[in-house]
Amino acid sequence: MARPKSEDKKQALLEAATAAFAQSGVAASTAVIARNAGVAEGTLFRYFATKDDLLNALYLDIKADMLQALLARPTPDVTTPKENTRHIWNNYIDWGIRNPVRHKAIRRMALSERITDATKQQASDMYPELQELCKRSVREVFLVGDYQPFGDALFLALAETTIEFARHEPPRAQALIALGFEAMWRALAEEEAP
Amino acid sequence: MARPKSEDKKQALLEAATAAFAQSGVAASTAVIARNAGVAEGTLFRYFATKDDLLNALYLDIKADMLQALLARPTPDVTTPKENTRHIWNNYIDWGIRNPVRHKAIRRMALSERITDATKQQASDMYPELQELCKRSVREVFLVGDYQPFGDALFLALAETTIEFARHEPPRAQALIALGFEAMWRALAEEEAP
Amino acid sequence: MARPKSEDKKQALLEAATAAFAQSGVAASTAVIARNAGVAEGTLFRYFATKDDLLNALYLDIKADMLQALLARPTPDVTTPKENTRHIWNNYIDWGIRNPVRHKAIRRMALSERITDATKQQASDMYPELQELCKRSVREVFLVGDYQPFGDALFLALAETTIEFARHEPPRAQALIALGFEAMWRALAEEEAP
Amino acid sequence: MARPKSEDKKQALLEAATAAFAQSGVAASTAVIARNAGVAEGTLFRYFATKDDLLNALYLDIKADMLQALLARPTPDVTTPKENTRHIWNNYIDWGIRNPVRHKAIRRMALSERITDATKQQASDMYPELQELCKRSVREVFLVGDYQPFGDALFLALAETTIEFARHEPPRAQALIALGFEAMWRALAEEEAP
DNA sequence: CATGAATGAGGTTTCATTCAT
DNA sequence: TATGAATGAAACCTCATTCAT
Repeated sequence: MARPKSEDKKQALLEAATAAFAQSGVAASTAVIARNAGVAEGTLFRYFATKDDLLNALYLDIKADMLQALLARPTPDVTTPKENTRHIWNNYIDWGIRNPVRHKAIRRMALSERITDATKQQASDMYPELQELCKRSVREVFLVGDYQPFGDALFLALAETTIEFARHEPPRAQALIALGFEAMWRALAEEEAP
Repeated sequence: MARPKSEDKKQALLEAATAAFAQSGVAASTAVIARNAGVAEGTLFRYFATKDDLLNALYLDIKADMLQALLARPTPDVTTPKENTRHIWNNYIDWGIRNPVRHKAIRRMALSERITDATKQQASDMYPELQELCKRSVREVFLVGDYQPFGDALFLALAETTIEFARHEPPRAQALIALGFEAMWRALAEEEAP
Repeated sequence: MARPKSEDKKQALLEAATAAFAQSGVAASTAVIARNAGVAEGTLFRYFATKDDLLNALYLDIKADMLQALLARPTPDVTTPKENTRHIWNNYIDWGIRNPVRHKAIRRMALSERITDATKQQASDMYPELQELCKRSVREVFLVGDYQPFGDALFLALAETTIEFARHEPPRAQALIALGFEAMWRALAEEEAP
Repeated sequence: MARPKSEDKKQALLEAATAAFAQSGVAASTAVIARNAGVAEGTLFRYFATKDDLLNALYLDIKADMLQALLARPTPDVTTPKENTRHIWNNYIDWGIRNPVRHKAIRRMALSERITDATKQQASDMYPELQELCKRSVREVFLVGDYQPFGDALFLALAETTIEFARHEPPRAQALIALGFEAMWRALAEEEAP
């Protein structure tokens, strides 16, 4: 049955694309991506019919990796909701810091009008557990009246910013992460009982 | 220091570029920008030596407009620090909502690897007054140890997110603005005395 | 002289190529042809070393089919030379109408600079009988001085045109066929005795 | 007002395209056309937005040239309808013989599914005089019942074939032209009064 | 100074053909 | 023998920039 389509090459292409998009934005050329993946330019199009297909596939690939990182390192023996949430926060920030290229790539892709709504929907559908996990400790107001997406977006905005800063200043990373978490917690989380 | 010929043309170019970048991202072509500005293709390059120059000039132009809007509508008779800050917050969000094209354009430009660090620095240097204005009501922790830029960034991140949501849902805009403000205030502002 | 493996596959390839060339011209890709034939991309090249080989083989295949159709439905008890010729004419036009895809395909191939002269010669050599059949009723002038190929070409030109029109206007097909025949007969056939 | 768009370059492009299409069919590449026209590849696209535009413009250009040739050499003192028609026939064939490249190019273009119906309509609209001119001497049957387009097509089919043969055999060209004309006249023209 | 024609490198994508399986 | 993954040379087209007018 001839050569099977190599999963290695697909991975190489996704990785080369990640690096290229992180460095040059989504304008990075398919020629460069293919070259850095070590395959011919035509080969790229056997794995991804168009550049947009590559873009969307990579978006999902990175999202999946990120979410898996979020949930993989399991929450330790549950303590308080706050510590629970801190654990997730830390996982998220850690992923961003340890995968700076992926993080940069996905930020650029997300803003690029070429990620389809369907793709974004798919990405959202990937983490029902996560939303459940967070929901428990979130301020009442963000749980009603369809304000939840707004709360999510604020969470992400704070997290992204924290990643950005922590990555640029490794020595202070831990302090920034903690500071960011406290800000987020005050902003979004349930008021603690007096 | 009057420019050689026509300040009008320069403005027309900046506005056409704003619309083009908002709609198509920074990939919008100089030919389209020139056409929409009502000038010849070559003329653009008499006002901005390269496309990157145009990009950076426009970035500063929009930032300046935004900050001027922030401060132009003067704080009413000072009341509490919180109300003071809310006034600034509202001004900012309002600018975003009333200038959706500019807001979209600058967001796209900001992510585009072609705005130089020097330009970003210049933009930061433009609002010393603003920082002064805010500083008074900000949580102690963001005032020491060089954590102020981090606090600023968190503020902006929350504001951007709020603009985004308020623009997409006009009927709920006021509620979102208020909700965003409270989140920001809890996240960043001085603890209220018990 | 049986071909190595499958005569079926060869036929499937020829048919898929016919459809593809009829629809998209000779630019139709070998990949599409192979897919529609139900074989792998590479398999095509085991039956036809190059795309041009496929093109030339198909040309001859269709020509042969056409000529066989011409002669297969035998002339009824010979009557007059004119009715005799009308029978052939009708057979030819009928073939064109009942095999619109083949007819369209071969017209496109014929004009395509990639059918070699050798192939065209082979095609001509296929119908000596036909020429004999027609010769009897053809105007003297086209029988001498090597003007016969010219006469044949005029015949074909009129027939092709008639097919084209008859196919596009089924309701009037019979009228067009008769009209075309009379024009051809006047143009090329023996003067009727006064 | 800057450089005006050079009519020379446009002509050079049209001529290079004519030669290329005549030689290699409509698949001839824009790169080759531009090179042979002595301009950069990008320049071609300032004169013709797409390759299809070039194709359609060239089609009309050649048709116009052909029709102008048909009518330019004016009919001599009118004699009989038959001599009148012979004059037009001769002009047409002559044009084909003296412009073999254009003739070959337009034949290939005409079959190429990329000449739009609108273009073909425009071409038809160019010669109302011609149709009038011919109509007078045409067999009754082709004037009624919408059979005129069929008559036109038969005329063209015979003329094309005659050009083809006359071009390949210059010594016999005159004889072939005359022979073709007589065939066409018998096929399509009014019966002569006894 | 303003114009817009000219440029050619570079973008994405297609495709006939080869060859490891 | 049949397969289809791999290839890289084109194909068409875009675009920032230059420069003759």
